[in-house]
Parts: sequence; structure tokens; C-alpha cells
Amino acid sequence: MFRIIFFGTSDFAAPHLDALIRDPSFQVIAVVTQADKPVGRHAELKPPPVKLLAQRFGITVFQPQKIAELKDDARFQNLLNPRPDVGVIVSYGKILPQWILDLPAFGIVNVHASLLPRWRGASPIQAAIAAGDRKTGVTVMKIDAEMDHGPLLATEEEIMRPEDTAGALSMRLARRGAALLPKTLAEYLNKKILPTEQNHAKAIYCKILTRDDGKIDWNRTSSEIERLVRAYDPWPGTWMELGDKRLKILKARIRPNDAAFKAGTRFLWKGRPSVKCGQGTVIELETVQPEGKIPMSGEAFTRGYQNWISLKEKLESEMV
RNA sequence: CGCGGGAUAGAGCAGUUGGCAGCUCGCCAGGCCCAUAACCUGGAGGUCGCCGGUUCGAGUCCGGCUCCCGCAA
Repeated sequence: MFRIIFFGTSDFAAPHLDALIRDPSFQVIAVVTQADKPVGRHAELKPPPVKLLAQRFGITVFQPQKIAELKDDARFQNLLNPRPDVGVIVSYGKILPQWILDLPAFGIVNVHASLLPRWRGASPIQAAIAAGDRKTGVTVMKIDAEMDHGPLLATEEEIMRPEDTAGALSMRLARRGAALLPKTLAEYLNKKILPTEQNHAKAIYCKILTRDDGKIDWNRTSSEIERLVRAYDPWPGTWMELGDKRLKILKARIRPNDAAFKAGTRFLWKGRPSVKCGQGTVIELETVQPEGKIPMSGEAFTRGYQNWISLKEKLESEMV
């Protein structure tokens, strides 16, 4: 039985930990996860999904603010004897220092939510949707000093669906990864597969997202914007400014290029809120959420917010 | 007690210095057109979130409560 130390935090990580726990070839000796974080309007502390899962199975959990704290943690150091066979890291949220990578005999194995070397970085699922990729997948690889740069152990493809949001796709990829990980790990530890170098020339990177990334640039085409709305659902979300408030855009639909306004112009298309985008394209806002309000259909929104169209733009829209 | 917005007809909203409860859409009935997100006429539909206070009179002012949401982390 192989002794595993698991690093992970999110909902994406949890199914992977679950798969390892249930596999009799492995023993998860410790789980390292992020500290409980304040969440919601009243900033209550919420434990991460991986912690809840580990506790349910009685596995020792570590939540260091900094990894370095583990060096001085007697409880942690005791678990290292005998030496763990391998470490697994899945969306942990922090970079592991070299001394951790050197800890287990077989190093640290990572599950990444893309087909590496495409979409190295922190937001591979969002990047794949935003880019309009037709397929994506999960990659099992060995961690090295550079981000998502280590040699590959296995990959599994997943076909993208036209309605895919990051939330939905992430769940499917987590299931894929959770199925692939124990199998691959066993083969690797039994030396049935060897890590193979990535094709570094083909590497493409994606960045860490912030809420500001969700601000819509109307100069982009309606296809790009529609993909962005799905890519950033449920986080960080897409939005536009409307007066001094924000309007969240929860669902959008591409419309025929039939309006002669400049990019960013708001108008009505059969009573539905629409915006002119780049290169003559048009997008309809199907579901929106004004600040301080619940989500609503575009039609309902324009019924109440009758200044959706400004005066000048209204004249233009009546001419079309 | 992190900052802030909100609750009024089935939906989305307006409601001024307190003085008859409104708009757009939907719904029902009738009419009209080759046709339309149609259009015209009429109609139904409200305990203005809850409790208390001020007042001749409160959707509106004051106090408390419940619920929903945006931001931040």
C-alpha cells in the first residue's frame, strides 16, 4: 500500500481525494489544505471542501498559512516517518517549495484541468471556454520547479459542449481526473509508465482571474463575449456599468448582425435588451442581475429599467 | 456589529413638500388586419414585507423586526 500526502482545497480537488481514499492501493496519511476563509456577506469562516472530506474519513488535516510552518510542525514531521511514497496536488492554491517536492520518494503528482502544454496556469477551464476550444481535458503530470511544466504521466480528453459554463465543465473534468488519477498513480508507482517531457514550444499560459476581468469590452465580437459569459460563470462573472451601478450578465445570446450602431450601443431587439459589439456583431442579454436585485430575464429587466436606451440611441433605434 | 442597494397587482418598476394606488408588460373579454415583439377598446387583479409610533390623515416621517441582493475579503 502506497503512502500518499495530499495537497488540495477546492470542489475540483475533493473528488480526487475521494478517489484516492476509496482505492485500497493507497493510504492517504495527511491532507494539507488552505486555511478556512471568510465567506459571504458577514464574513463567516468556511472550511474548504477538501477539509470537510478529509475529516469525514478521519484523516489528519494541516492548514498552514505558509507551507514553511510545516517544517516546524512536529505532528507533520512524525507522519514523514516512514517517508511517504508520493504526493498529490490538485488545485491547492499555493506554490509548493522545493523541499516539499523532494519529500516523497516519487515526488509530487498533479492533476491539471487542461491538455498540457495548452493552458498552463491558474484558470485553464475558463481559458478553454473563452478561447472557444472544441476539446479540453485533464492531465496527470509530475510537478517540477516551473508552473505546470513537469513531465506528463497521462491525459484524458473531454469534449466541450456549446452551453458549457466553467462550473459545469469543471465538474465533468473533476470526474475525469478522479477516475484517471488512481489508475495513473498506480502505474507510475509500479514503474509501468515513465514521465514524458512536455512539448514546451507549444505551451500557452492563462492568468489568474480577478473580478475586473469580468468587465465586458464591447469592441470584442458577440461570439467572444458570449463565450466569456460562460467562461466566467460562476466566477468571476461578467458585468457592465449602467449609470453608477453594475449590471451582471448571467446569460447572453448571439444575434444576427442587423443593427447599424457603434460598438457598445444599447438598444432593444423585439423588446429584448441588446448591445452592439465589435465587427458589426450583436448580442442579446438573456439573463441579467442589477446590483441589489435578483436575477431576471432581459425582458423583465427592460420593463422596469426604461432608461436602458438613452434618448439619442432611442431615436436611432426607431429608425432601424 | 466590514460597506451598500432593495421589498408597492402575476413580472419588472415609478410614486414629488404626508392628501383618491400609478407605469410598462402579462392575463381576461371584444374588435381589427394578408401580415407583425402587432394594433384598438374595455376589464379583472393591491393588507404598499411584518410589528409598533407620530398624525385629522402614512406607500411616504420615526423606532424595531424579517427576508432578498450588490461590493469587499
